[in-house]
Amino acid sequence: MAREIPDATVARLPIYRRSLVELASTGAEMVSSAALADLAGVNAAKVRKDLSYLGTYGVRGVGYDVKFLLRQIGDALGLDIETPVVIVGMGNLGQALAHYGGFSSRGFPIVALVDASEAKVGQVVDGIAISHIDDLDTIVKEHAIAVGIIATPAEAAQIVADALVAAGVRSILSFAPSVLHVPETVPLRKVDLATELQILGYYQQRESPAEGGNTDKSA
Amino acid sequence: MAREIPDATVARLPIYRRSLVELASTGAEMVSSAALADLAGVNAAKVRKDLSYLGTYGVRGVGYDVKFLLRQIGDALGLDIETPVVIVGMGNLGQALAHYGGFSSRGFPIVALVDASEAKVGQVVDGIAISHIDDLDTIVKEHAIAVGIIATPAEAAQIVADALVAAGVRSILSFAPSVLHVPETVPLRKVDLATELQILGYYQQRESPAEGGNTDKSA
DNA sequence: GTGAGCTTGTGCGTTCGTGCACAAGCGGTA
DNA sequence: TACCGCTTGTGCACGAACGCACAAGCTCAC
Repeated sequence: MAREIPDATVARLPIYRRSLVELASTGAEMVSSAALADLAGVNAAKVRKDLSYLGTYGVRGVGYDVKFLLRQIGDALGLDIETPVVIVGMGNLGQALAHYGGFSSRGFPIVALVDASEAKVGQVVDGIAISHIDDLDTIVKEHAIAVGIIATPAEAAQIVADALVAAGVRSILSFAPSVLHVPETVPLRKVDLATELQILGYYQQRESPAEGGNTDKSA
Repeated sequence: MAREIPDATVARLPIYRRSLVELASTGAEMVSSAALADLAGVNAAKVRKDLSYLGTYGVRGVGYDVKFLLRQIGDALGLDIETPVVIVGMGNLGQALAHYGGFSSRGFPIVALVDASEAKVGQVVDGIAISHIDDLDTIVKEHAIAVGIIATPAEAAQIVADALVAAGVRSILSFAPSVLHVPETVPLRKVDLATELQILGYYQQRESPAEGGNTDKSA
């Protein structure tokens, strides 16, 4: 499994991938680090260093093979196989996420929806019937679900996280505005919409030339 | 306007704020850096250093005044006044964001919704009628809108960003999976849901003890 | 007034990320 | 074969972030 890839690099790989997919669709076969850097909105040296962590696949004087690079990045990110996802919490956000096509098309099919409200159980969203949270364990095992998305209110988030971990989910993406504690072995990422706006508020107030001080989760 | 606050600190201020609001609701008047660190899921020394950028308001041997600290953080983030927001793109995500109450309740009321589809214009979502993108300029000026949220497909994102900047929006939050170019004076933050999942994929595959590498661990 | 016990504020060493700059290396041309 | 132009891979130096560890300073008890 190659060497360790730095966190900052891992966060950029999906962006390179997106750019490469676009490039591939235009028929391009090779790409230079400078061209890719331009597409991804980063520094060319950074691109080269990032890609070097995947192993060395560029050809000096020529560039990188687009398709080969795509496969390499896909492998590093574990996109060679589909990763089934469950969404917990079918409020506005949860329903929107369920409808959002960007997950399935990128290898993360949503295979189950869960909520705690009896009223919602049984309703069909985007072709999937909502199940009750009490059945979470069975559902996760049945579909071999690897990723749990938490779209519940903050109060329920920790309980849901614990349930997901107990059921055997391997990583968690949380939209709940709260601190979550999970075992070290379960990667956790958080997206808090209100927090993002507040951060913008600071830079806006300053009218500073900053980039928003982003974690640079995407681009 | 105090001193410069480091990016990493700015990103944590909203989390401290969230913890303090919770604390205040329990009636607590003072809080130590250790207690706050615990609530926010970070190191105590980091909390103290972060807060020191706001100016020094802690009392040795005692701690920090909860209410005062809340006001200081609010000031730093520019939350003393309401910041009107417009959402561009009324697809699934846009509609979910429009319904999401977390914005208004934290000082970012959604005052306008915009879409390019004639079919959607006029529809009412969460009490607000959808306007046409061509009227963006007027709308932004009329409501003195400061923040634009982009929830359109990737292809439209850059055009929308340009339009928002031209209309006078001061900062942008984008959910579109694409690279955006805006003037240095306009803070921009990006959230890409598929990217988040792909990053999780890397760490999951590794089953490393890392925490998803980014923004910070538990929060 | 004096001492004990906390808690803050910060200096400092360490680690991580960034990007410049250049040598190494490949392909094409004569 | 020899040379030229282009692009990769990386050494290096700089800066940001982190967290330990400790001195400074406040409150309370007696």
